[in-house]
Amino acid sequence: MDDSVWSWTQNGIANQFSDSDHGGGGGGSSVGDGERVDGKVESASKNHSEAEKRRRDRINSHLSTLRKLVCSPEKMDKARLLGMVIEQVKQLNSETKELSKVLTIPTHLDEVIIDLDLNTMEPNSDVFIRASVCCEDRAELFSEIKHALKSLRLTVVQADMTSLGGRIVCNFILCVTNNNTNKEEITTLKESLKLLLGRIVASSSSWTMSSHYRIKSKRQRFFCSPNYDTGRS
Amino acid sequence: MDDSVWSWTQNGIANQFSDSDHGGGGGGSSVGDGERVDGKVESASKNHSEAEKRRRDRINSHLSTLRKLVCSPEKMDKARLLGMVIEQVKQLNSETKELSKVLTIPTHLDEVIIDLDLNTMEPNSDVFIRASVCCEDRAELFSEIKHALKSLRLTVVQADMTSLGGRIVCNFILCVTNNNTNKEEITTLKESLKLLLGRIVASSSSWTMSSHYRIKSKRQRFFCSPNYDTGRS
DNA sequence: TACCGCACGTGGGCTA
DNA sequence: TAGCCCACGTGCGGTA
Repeated sequence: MDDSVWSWTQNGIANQFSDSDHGGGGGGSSVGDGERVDGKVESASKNHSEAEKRRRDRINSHLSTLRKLVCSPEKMDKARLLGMVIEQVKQLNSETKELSKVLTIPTHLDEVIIDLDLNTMEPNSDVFIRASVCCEDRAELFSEIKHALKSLRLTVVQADMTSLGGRIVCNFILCVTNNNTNKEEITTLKESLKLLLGRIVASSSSWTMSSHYRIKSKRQRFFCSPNYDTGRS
Repeated sequence: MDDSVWSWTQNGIANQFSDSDHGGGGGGSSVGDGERVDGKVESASKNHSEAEKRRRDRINSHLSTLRKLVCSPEKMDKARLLGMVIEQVKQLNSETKELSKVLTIPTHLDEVIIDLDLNTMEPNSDVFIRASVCCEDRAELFSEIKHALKSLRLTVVQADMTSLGGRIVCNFILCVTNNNTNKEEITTLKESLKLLLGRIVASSSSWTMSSHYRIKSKRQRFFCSPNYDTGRS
C-alpha cells in the first residue's frame, strides 16, 4: 500500500543518472585472471554500460507512454502492462472493424448485398436480414426503398446511410414481421428483396449526376470541427 | 540481410533452456572473498536466475504477440516495436472516437441537438447544419422528421440512425437549400428546427413502449456473426 | 523467511 | 574497428 515501492518506475528513467554502480549485479566484472586492466578496455566497458543504459531508458520510456495510453494504474508489472496493451489493441481492432462495417463509405460501384444467416434461425423467433445498397444519390431513393421494404413486409430495425460525392451507401438491418416463415419462404423473400433493390439501384445509375452533392471542403471542415460533438461521451 | 541474426527473437523464448552460462555477463558471481560457497545460497541463486529467465520469457512472449498484432516486420527493435505499438494505439483511439461520434448509441434521455458553426459560413456557399435526435422509437418517426425538414426546406446530406432497445438516435447533416441566407435567417431556422424536432421527440415519449424492439440476444449474435460482412474492406 | 520485479553491467552475435 | 541489440545472472528493495 506504499507507493514509494514503485518510485523507480516513475523516477528511474529521469533521475537515475548517478553514474556508478548503484546496485547492479555484474558490477564486479569478474576479472579472475588478475591482470592489470587496460585503460582502453575500461573506457570501452564504460561506453558499453552507458549505451546499454540509454537503450533501457528508451524502452522504458515507451513503456511509460504505453502505460499512460492504456490508463494502466501504477503498480503494474511490465508483463501485465504488455498483456493489457495486447488486450487493448485487440479490442480496438475489433471495435473499429465492427464500426466501419456498419458505417461504410460509398464506393463508385453499384451494388446490392443481402446478408442472411439461416443457421441461426430459430422457430418462432424474429428473422433479421442485413441489406446494403450502394448507388447514385437522388431525392426519391429513400421513398422508393421504403416502398420496396413495405411491400415485402420488412421492418427497418437499424439504418445507416452515408452520402459522399453524389454517391450513397445505405445499410439496413431488416426484421421479417411475418412470424411463421420457413427457410424456403425466407430464401424467396431474400431473392425478391435483391431484385427490388437492384431495380432501384439501376434506375439511380440512369440519372444524370446532379452537382448538388459534390465533395465540398466545407463539409469536411464541418466534420473535423471541434464543435462537432454531441455531448454524449 | 541474413535472418539468422534475429533467430533469438524467434527461438530464444522457446529453445534457450540449455541451463548454464551460455553467454551471460554476471555469471561469475564475483566471489572475491575466496570462501567456500554454501549450498543453500547456491541453490537460491539458481532459483533466482531461473525465475528471472521466466520473467524475461513472459515479457518477450507478450512482445512477440504484439509484434504479430501490429504486423511489424521481423528484424525490428524492441524499442521501435513499442514505438510502433504506441502509434497504433493512438491511431486506433482517434479512429474509434471519430467513428463513434458519427454512429452513436441511443441513450435513455430524450434530446435534440442542433449544431451550427456560423464562423465557417461563407457568402454564396452552402450552409450545413448538424442535427441529432434521441427518443423512443416508433413507426411514424421517420416520416414526421422528413416532413419537418421539408417544411424548413432542409435537405438531408447524411443520415445515421441506430435503434437499440426501443430507443433510437438519428444524426443528420442538413443542407440549407435557400441560397441567400444571412446569419439572422439561419439562426431563426435553427430555432424553428429545434422546436419542430422537440415536438416530435415529446410525442414519441408519450407513446407506450412497444415490446417489438427489445434488445434481443439474437440481434447481438447477428452483429457479431462472421457472416456479417459486406465484402467491402 | 522466501519470493518477486527491477536496473544494472556484462559477453556474445551481428552489421556498417 | 566501433556500434548496436540481445540474454544473462546478480544485488537491491519491497511484498506476503
